Amino acid sequence: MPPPTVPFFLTSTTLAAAAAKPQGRPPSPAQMQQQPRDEQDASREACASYAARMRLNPQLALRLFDHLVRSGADPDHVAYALALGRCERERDRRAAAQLHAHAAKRGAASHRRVRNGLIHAYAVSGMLFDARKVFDRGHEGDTVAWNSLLRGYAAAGDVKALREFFAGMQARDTVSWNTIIAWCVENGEYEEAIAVFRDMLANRECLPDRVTLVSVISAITYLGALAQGLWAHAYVCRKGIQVEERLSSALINMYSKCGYIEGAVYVFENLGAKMSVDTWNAMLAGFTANGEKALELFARMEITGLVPNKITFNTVLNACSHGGFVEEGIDCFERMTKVYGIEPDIAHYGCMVDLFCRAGLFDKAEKMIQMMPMKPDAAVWKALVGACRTHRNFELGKKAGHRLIEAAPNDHAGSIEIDGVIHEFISGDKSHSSKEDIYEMLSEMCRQLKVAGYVPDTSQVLLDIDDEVVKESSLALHSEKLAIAFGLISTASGTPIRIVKNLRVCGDCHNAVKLLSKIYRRCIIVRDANRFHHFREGSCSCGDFWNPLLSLAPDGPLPTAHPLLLFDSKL
DNA sequence: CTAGGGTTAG
Repeated sequence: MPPPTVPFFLTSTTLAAAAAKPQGRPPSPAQMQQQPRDEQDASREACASYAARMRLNPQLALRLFDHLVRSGADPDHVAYALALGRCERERDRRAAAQLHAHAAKRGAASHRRVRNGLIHAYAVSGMLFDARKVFDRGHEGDTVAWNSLLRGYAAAGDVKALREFFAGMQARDTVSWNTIIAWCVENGEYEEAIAVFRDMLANRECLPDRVTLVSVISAITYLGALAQGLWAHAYVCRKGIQVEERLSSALINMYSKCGYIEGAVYVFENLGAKMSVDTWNAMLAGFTANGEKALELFARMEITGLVPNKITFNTVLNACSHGGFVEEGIDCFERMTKVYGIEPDIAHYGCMVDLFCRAGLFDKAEKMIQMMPMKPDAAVWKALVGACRTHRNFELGKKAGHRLIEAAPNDHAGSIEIDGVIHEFISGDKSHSSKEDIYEMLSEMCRQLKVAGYVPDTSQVLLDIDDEVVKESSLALHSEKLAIAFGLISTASGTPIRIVKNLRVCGDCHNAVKLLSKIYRRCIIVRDANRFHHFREGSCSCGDFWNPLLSLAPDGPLPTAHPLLLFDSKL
């Protein structure tokens, strides 16, 4: 550890000097000439060697910059840029201002890279005014400067200002468009992200690149819009866009979350040498969510010699708890710490608690909670509450429930907005275009279900509906049934039906869809808020293990605000 | 070394 000297840019003397002499006077070319040759060479050498160290150790960039200054060398633009990059990532406005003052004194602040580094560092750390000031001192045609400032408006979250700035930009390139699209995705405006992408394609002032596609595919993933995802993938192939690690992860994730695991596997298996821990992680997550054999895939990963990371184990442990593999889960947890030296974080402990809970091993779960070195978070209590319901352990469930409310009072907030790409179904919706046909199909479906011995389970309708008949008919109109009816009449027989919901499937629908998959011999894939359900020949890939309410008697304790289907979408 | 990005999940 280097001695704890105070970096020059944090000392009050530097501050005072900077305040007194904000602009400084840059050394004239003549003065620069006067400097002895070998001294300049030494300075250049020092800069190069420090730059290398700063690149290697970006988190020490500021300290290294300080050392460089103390060694008597004159920092070059690379050193400034590296140090400012650190300020930008850390949102360190104080150090950015110090570096600014320092650069101004030495006449380096007018260097293009230093200036852009300053704009960026200021812009993302909420100092748009200062960023603007640097920007206004000569930026002619510098797209990096424009984009840095644009990024600042995005970070500030003022949509109107962002839009205006974007519209008024002198030079807009791929990065500018990417910045806007990324902002949309980050802020949950997925439809908007795709709309901007459409504008970009129509506008033709620049071409989408791999970064554009990562953002766009990510938006598509959130929307569960497989058709658009397939298009995006085709676009990548068509335009010869390089499928590097992040893009392949995005594609694998997209296919997985759209329930088209075959597509994800296709991308994964065709990566060749470009496989990385991250692509494996994406594939493992896809297997987990789609009820595939994630543990076997993990075994394959270990054989390749790639070193799994925190995320890998989080995913694998999830696969264990979800599949009920208690022994394997314990084994993975051990291997993670002992073989790979990974310190378990709260999420890992959460997975273990979930693993034990689902298996009904409550004392082990409790022991795990006591063992963990950090405070249990909402996820832990949620796992416990859920399992207590399934296993009818009311006493512990009550305790855990209280802790959950303590940890996350607003847990039930949010209803993700998913807009249908093709069709939208809202529970009880009668406004659909071909509604006559759909409702006819629906009643036919109900008849078939009755023949197959289906009895509506009204225990999960939590609104205060007294009348059994009303309850039953409200269940019959749940949006996935509407969507399936539509799917059955509008697609060729044998075509898999894909449904995206933004809420959990209710137990009644889950039962009904299982039967429907058998009656109509269709593979029905439903994505709910949490995971995928692949219904085939009367059973589901989730193994009926997703909904703690399923095994609850009608007179059991009411869970806190179970969401009723309100808003779903498409096929 | 200055602008834009993916993988956990109850």
